[in-house]
Amino acid sequence: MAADASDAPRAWQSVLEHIEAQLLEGRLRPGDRLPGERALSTELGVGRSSVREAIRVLEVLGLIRTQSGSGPSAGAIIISTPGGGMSALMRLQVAASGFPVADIVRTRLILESSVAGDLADATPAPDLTAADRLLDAMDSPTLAPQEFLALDAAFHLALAEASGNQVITATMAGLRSGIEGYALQGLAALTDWHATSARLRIEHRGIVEAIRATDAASARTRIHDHISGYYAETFIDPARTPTT
Amino acid sequence: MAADASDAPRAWQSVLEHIEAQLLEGRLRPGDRLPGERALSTELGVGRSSVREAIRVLEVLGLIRTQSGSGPSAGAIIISTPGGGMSALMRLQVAASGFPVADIVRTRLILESSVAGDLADATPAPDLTAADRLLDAMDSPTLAPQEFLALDAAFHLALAEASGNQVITATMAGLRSGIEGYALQGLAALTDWHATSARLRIEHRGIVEAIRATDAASARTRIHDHISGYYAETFIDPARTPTT
DNA sequence: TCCGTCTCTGTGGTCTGACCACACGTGCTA
DNA sequence: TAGCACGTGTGGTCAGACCACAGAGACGGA
Repeated sequence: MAADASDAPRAWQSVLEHIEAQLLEGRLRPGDRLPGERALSTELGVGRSSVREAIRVLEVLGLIRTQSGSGPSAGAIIISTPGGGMSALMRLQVAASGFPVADIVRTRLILESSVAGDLADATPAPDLTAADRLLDAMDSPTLAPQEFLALDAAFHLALAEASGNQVITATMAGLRSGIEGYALQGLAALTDWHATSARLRIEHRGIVEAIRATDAASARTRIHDHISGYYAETFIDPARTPTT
Repeated sequence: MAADASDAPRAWQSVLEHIEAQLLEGRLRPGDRLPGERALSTELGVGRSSVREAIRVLEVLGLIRTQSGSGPSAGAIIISTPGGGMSALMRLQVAASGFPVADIVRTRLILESSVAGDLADATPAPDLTAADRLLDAMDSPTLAPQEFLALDAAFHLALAEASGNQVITATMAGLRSGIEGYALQGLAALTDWHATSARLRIEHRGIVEAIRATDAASARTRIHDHISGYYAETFIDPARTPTT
């Protein structure tokens, strides 16, 4: 549907479609190497620059990883790191004011609350060792605020990963990237970083405790309040310029 | 942040960063035109092909729209259609088995349930005329299954739009695109399309009714059952090959 | 025989220059 | 004044060239 190859299939789009078709047929799988740019160029009858534009798109979208040189690890290799593409998308859309920050925060609230509740309800108790390790790291008193925030983001991401839902994990990584700039700016709005970080640490522990206690309702509430509270504290003006 | 410009900033990345910086500074806003490719090339000291690769990325991500020719509508114009980029991302990630279909469906369940509940709770009653119109269109008995599915997707999207959250709207558009191929395949698995479509119509009406009745709990349950029921019916094997 | 070095080859990364189709503006023409 | 032809600048594409890089194999010395 839509304006993909409707009337004027551009050269790079045909390359993209060719690769997508091969992926769908299973002739290309994660770990495989794409043909060389020159080979693809002659094979599809387009210029090498058009092939490169398609390759570039795939790379930004997190589908492939390119590597110069020679050998088995060189070339364009199919990986699947959706988080990268999602991050680029969210970051740029926020920059272009296509995504209001408030909407991103709301989406985070929805997804993270759901994740926390699901983790608490999960029948085989989820593996939270990664989250625990991050919480321990955040207890270090010598952390710079930026380092703390990075660990904080990793903690939330670890919860998503523990839920096993890769779509949510990638989306949350992207959401985080989209508002990272604002989070760093908001740092300056905090009057007492020491108190704030201490509160965040306590809230984090509380979230994990609620999950371990299989108290889904509490886990949802705690993470919801945790996120909304933090943004209420840092964003002086949460009602930023809306969409155009 | 991470491996953006860590050690080897590639030429096209510098172009991307330059444009992103201009967006963040507000020197580029939606509706503006980017400098010409040749101008950007000389301005940034990179080749035109590198500029084009960056432009291509922005285009696929839904940030800009390119137009040949001359005049005020020609060139690369900044738009913000996040749905397009999200769709491409989801579609390709699914093709590369980076996103399990089951995870996409689960994410849909979470987002749509939340949207329905929020719509029911919204203090100024949300505008559901678009959704109503789509439901009316779906009552036409001459619709082909594909047409019905397209309207169905539009209906769900209309609900997201009514919620006013652009991030969720774009994400849902992407999720839908990612599983569109499977939805069309699943059509063949239906034994009685007539009965299924009739049930879907009834469920849709019920969802809207619950929203109008400001019954958030019912709205959540109805849309949750609606989606999960449909996928249970069409996907013969919902436990598809997991990751990698 | 073994091991270090050396070149050779193929990869992506980049730049340059060229041509094309297109659409708007301009200015000429009838 | 109305219509049309041309110039101009745009993105779209291609071809060719060069570079840096990394592996693979050949080569030579110990």
